[in-house]
Amino acid sequence: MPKDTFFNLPLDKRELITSVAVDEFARHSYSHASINRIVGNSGIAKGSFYQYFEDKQDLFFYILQKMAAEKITYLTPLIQNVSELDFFELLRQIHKAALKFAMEYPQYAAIGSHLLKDRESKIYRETISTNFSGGMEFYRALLEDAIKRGQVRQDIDVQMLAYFITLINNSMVEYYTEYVSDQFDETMLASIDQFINFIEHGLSASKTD
Amino acid sequence: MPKDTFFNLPLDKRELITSVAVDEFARHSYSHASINRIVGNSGIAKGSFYQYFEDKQDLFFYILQKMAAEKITYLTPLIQNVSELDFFELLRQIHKAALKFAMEYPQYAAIGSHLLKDRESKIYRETISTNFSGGMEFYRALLEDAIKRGQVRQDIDVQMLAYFITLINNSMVEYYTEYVSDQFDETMLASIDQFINFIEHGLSASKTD
DNA sequence: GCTTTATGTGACCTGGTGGTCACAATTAGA
DNA sequence: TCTAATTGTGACCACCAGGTCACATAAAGC
Repeated sequence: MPKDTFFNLPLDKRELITSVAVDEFARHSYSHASINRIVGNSGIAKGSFYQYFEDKQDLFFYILQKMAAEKITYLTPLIQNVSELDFFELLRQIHKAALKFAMEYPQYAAIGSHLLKDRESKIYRETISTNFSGGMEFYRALLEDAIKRGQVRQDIDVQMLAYFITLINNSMVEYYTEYVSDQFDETMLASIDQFINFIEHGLSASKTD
Repeated sequence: MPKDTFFNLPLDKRELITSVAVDEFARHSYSHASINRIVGNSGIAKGSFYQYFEDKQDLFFYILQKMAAEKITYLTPLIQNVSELDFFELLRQIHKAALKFAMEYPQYAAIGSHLLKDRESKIYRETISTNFSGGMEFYRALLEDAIKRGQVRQDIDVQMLAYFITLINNSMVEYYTEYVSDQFDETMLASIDQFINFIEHGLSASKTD
């Protein structure tokens, strides 16, 4: 947690520091992000920084926390009727919402992306390992439920599929920004439909609907 | 390319340095790998290192090249009858071979894994960008061919699927070593079958075979 | 044996990192 | 207004990175 000194700061200064830091962690992974650049771009002294934050990790966790909070408030209304929806329709909603968030807050998406790649670093273990496993557990529960409801075949390896769905969900953003578009538009919606359709029916030509 | 001095070295010394370097790049990404650790673990002087290699990148590329060569000689006989096989059977063969290689050469697998995550770094651009796009292009061609042959439905986004197949192919190793086993065994073969079956038919319960 | 060429070596350089600290400036309280 | 507490500051620290270089050692040619 940042020190009191930080929260006593005038709002605009606090927001400046925060946004500069977000930018830094979006451009560079945790280990490559530089406190020197952050203080430089914020126009504050190095010493001041350490009056606001305990250390680099303190700042990083603060931003992650802020990011998680904003994502939750953003996503919650977009994902409706979780229990009522068909599994594949729900999956569609989730991917749509996640992509929309990523397009609207590309810096947050970048931070998340770095974090996923930084695995096996200490930082990862102390933060996202929980969340990623959490994500996996979420899809795992979803899959098991869908199997019970007869929407998903019961002969699949739930854990493996949960892993890949989590993975792909996280990689979608990169795919879109790299190959398709960096705006949330009709094309993107169509691609999501395509993708969910693949998850549902596979690639095989033999039994297409 | 390493300097002549390196190739004039007695074989055992050359192999020692190489294996220490492979180990270092397996443990750490390119930017985090340390020349100091390499020379330390090899028992050679820093100055000697720079008589063998131009710089860090020179060593890294040398190892990548060695790795690629070994992978090719390893995989080639394992993937047979490329043009004759059914698309999904071919995919199965590829995944099987790739996994087997990764299990047999876990350090190479780790290096590759770091590299994929290091994207947008200079190193990535100058090395794997070719190979990854190459990988994508490979699957893309495979998919298009399979569509022509009527094995894969024609209403899919080839590029997107090629991207995800490449991605998943590269992530499989991590999944297995993390959640299943670090030996190539029957369980693994079964999982591969499961996975290919998913790619082929999807998750839907409605039209299972 | 002597000379020249090829190797080996580690102190040293520059430049970066995260983090500290004695001190200056400001603000708050009385 | 004088004092005490809070906040701002940048030189500085220890450490590590990749890379260099003058010099020591060894091998090769004659």
